[in-house]
Amino acid sequence: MPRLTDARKELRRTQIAEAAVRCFSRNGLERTSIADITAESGLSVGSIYAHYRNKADLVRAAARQMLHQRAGTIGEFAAADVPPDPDELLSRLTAAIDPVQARVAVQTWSEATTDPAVHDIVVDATDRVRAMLHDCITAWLVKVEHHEPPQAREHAAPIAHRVMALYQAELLYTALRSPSEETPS
Amino acid sequence: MPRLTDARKELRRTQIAEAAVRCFSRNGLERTSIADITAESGLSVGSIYAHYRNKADLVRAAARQMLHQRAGTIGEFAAADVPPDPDELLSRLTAAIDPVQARVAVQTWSEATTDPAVHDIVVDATDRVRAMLHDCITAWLVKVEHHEPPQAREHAAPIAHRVMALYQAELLYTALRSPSEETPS
DNA sequence: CCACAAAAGGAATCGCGGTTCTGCTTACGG
DNA sequence: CCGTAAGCAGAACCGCGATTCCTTTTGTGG
Repeated sequence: MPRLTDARKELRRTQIAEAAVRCFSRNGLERTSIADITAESGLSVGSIYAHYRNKADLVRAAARQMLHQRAGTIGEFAAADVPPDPDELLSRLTAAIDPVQARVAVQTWSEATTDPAVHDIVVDATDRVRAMLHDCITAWLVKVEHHEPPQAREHAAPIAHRVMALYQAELLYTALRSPSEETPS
Repeated sequence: MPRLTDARKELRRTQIAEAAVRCFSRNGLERTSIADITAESGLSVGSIYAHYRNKADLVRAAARQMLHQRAGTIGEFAAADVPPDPDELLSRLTAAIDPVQARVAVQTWSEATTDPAVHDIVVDATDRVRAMLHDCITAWLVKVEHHEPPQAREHAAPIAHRVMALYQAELLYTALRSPSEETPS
């Protein structure tokens, strides 16, 4: 079969990446073997290596996938037509945290400490989310608090920073709170 | 030599644990081999296994060591005779962050996601630090803001929670900011 | 000081896990 | 419809790294 159609190929890639994320969430990045991922995804070793150069590559893809997904759900909140105040924004973000994603997020931070590629992925995603929060809070200042747009953006920056920090701490708490959900062997 | 004197034995243990922390900071928990730690500590494989049952045991010890050390420096700030206001407290804490410790701290969070033993160590240390902040902020409310002690403790709780969260976020940023400082081969 | 058990050194072991290789299968382009 | 090259399965390989074992050294209690 001369090359899968691009859509189908992408489908397989995300199928693998999603399985990887589930495995990572259970056992951590380094303790999940390729074999674990084959079991979780229902595919085989060869198949995985047909789609990803190596494990590091797959880890990066999984990180990107999970961050992208999170950015998506955050984007929905941030783009609300009536911008919520910062406290409300934060509690909505907090409520939307998924334990599986939270665990992998924390593992990803750790990996970023060591692996430059993952580092860039994490920093980039973080900046992107912070920018969304910044926009959202600016909109709130303008529409609800009736600030003037130019100053509003300035005022919003430190608030966005704070909300981001508190959100990340909440991610950490979720990751630590949720039961480790051991492999059912 | 019938058993080292307890003090000497403890010295060796911390010598190893400190070397381990440095290695972890550079390469992450799973990517540092026992060989790396022997090189860093100047001791040999056999020696390490004489002091720690296995690698997991050493990881736990290193985590404890690093958390204990951090709790120590935080304790100094928190126990100041003139309690600083929360913002000041936070910026002092932030200023005292050591990049090496920050990286290992984040790695420890990740490990806690998976390893119940490390989980307990992390949660315990976190609670301990939060309690110190709680005390410090309560003192500030009482001495500087002239609250009544009983309500002060209640008021202090959410503030302590917030300061803790912002501190942890700052730890994360430091861990991500500092250059990965590769092994000089 | 001595004797001896414990600690340090380091080579050898052993299994696990990432990667590769070899055929079968199958989906796409014509 | 069909040929074919890509996808897929899974066995085999290979190296790395944790742990063990045995020898040598050394600190300590008597």
